[in-house]
Amino acid sequence: MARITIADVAREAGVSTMTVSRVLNNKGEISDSTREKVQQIISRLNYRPSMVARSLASNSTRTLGLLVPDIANPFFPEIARGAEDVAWEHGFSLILCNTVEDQEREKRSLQLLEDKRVDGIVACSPRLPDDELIPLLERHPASVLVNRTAPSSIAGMIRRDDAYGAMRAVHHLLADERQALCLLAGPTYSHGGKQRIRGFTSALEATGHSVEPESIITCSPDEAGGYEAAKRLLETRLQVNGLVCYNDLVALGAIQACDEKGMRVPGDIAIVGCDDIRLASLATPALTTLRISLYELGANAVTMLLERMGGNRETDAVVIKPELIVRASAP
Amino acid sequence: MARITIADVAREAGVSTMTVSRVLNNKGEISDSTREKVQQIISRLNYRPSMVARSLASNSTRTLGLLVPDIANPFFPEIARGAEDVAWEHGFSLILCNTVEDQEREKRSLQLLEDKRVDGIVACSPRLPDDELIPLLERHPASVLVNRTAPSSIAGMIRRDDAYGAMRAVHHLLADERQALCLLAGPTYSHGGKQRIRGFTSALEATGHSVEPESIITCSPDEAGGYEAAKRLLETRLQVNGLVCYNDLVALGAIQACDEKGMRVPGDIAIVGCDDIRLASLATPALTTLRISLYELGANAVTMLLERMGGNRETDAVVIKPELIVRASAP
DNA sequence: AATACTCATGCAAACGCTCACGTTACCGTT
DNA sequence: AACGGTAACGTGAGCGTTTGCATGAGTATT
Repeated sequence: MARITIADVAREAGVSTMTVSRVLNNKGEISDSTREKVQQIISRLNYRPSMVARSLASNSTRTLGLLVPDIANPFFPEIARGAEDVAWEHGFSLILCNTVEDQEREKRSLQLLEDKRVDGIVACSPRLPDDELIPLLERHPASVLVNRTAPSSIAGMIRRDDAYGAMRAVHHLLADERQALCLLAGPTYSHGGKQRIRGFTSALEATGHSVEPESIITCSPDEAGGYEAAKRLLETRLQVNGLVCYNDLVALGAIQACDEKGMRVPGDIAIVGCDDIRLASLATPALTTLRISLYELGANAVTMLLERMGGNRETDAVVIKPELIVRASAP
Repeated sequence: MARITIADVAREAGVSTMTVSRVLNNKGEISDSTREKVQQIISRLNYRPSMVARSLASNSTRTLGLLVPDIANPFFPEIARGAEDVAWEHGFSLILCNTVEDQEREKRSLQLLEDKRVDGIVACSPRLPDDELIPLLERHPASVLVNRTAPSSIAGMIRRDDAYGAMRAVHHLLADERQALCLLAGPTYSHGGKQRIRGFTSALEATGHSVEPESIITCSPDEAGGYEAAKRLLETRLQVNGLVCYNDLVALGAIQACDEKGMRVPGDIAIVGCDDIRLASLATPALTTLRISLYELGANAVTMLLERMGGNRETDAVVIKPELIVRASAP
């Protein structure tokens, strides 16, 4: 399959490659007649310019990298969709990398994206420690982090206000006369987890409640994690009647554990999740949860990235306040 | 940010660029001493070869295209994950394109991938008619279609055996003494839908049942579609007691419609879905459904693509028989 | 009629690699 | 001593674009 090149077009049209290049990019002055002639040849020959040659010459690939822990995790597809839509509108495409929660693969992915000379990257919840992440990011023209902080000269940031979310959940539970609250805080390494602890603690203390360390439990961010953590919790502290969870999956796991322990949700214990994934509304009981539009999160991340690529590093942090969706699990 | 090039490395190491290239690619003969010296310089300078230059010279991008209707649709993330894992193992990366069910965007995406000179593409359920799709695919070095047929010289194919699935569902329902069966067949344009009609019809006829045209209803492939189709159905044919659905979302919509009409699932009517998306097991009642491993579907698609890229067009079609997962909605 | 411009176009050098050859230096053979 | 062979490297061209600068043909100005 010998591909048609710009030279073929030029020869056929009896002009120089330069002229063809100009009509391709609408640059410089060109007479209407030659422009039309060239365009005709282009479509007759079915010529498509090579972006790889173009990239080499122009030093820009019009490609972005999207790093996610796992696209199969229900949190990320919507983000990816939002990101791709905005990228598409601006003529960029997206390389998708799953880090599968593996630091080594995350590092390799970042390097791969550098090798491919992407024009910028959006990294969702990177797991690498700062001293590894920052140097890697610095080698990219621009980057935006989702749910993770970095110096604004290095990367933009966009995240959910998890502290606010936890606070909101606590107030909601307190208003329902629930006093014995616990937090399933997610993994220790999670930035969002720490935020939730902050919000949870300060909301309780501000309302005159004391918070014991045992009421905050770490867990893996999935159903299994929620199940086990809740089980442990119910075996030690039977008086708990309100539970704030790291995310919806954790909440679902917790519900299952409660079922098994014979505790009714929300009768004996109210449960609040986070994310509002699809099945939050379809589970039994339907999950009260904190939500933000993940589509917009992804879309905003890319918008911000494009800004930064354009040299504008003004808006360096966007924080989105989640909305509390009240359903059966915590009325 | 002036990037380090292979020439910089060569100069610093006192060798030619060719030699550096050789150690980079483990090609040709090189003495251990110079290899080591070069490698040292490379890591000291933090040199990373430009894949875009490499691609231009070697005529291979080590990049694949993944076309999906919508990554936010729960059907596709798992496929994407499987695809990316296999690609990653073989040193390829993936460009993700959402066609958003839009033919024009699908066409543009295919062209974009051509412009980027990807080494191959996996296209999930393309919507373009054959006379548009085929020429577009022909311009790619290799391609694999998911849930869509094409001449094996053009593209490999991998799909679920939907006819078998529908047949399996029918037999399951018949075994439960359900005789009045209907099919919510999905969109008219869907290849899978037609397969289901075939399987549904032939399974019934083979067991001596007649199938009237009204018992097969088309619908959009989502909850709204299932809801409306089921509602229409229940208003006209009250004697139906078994429902085979295009997918799980349709089934969930149908369940909702049944609820509203006061029909108990599975008491009055049994419902079978397809896909086994996450919420199938968590809905109430839990959904009996047909499943295949989407992860493997994606993984196999890329494996097949790599085969084809290697010139091997032998295995041109893989058909996966779904497994019936029996849950509450159709015991 | 000469000058100064503008407009349209071409030339050649980059961009950072790979690939097909060519070239050394060194060794063993006869 | 002349030759051939081979391991270890270098040369130069090419991949398909873009970019800076130069060129030439008209047109308007004086």
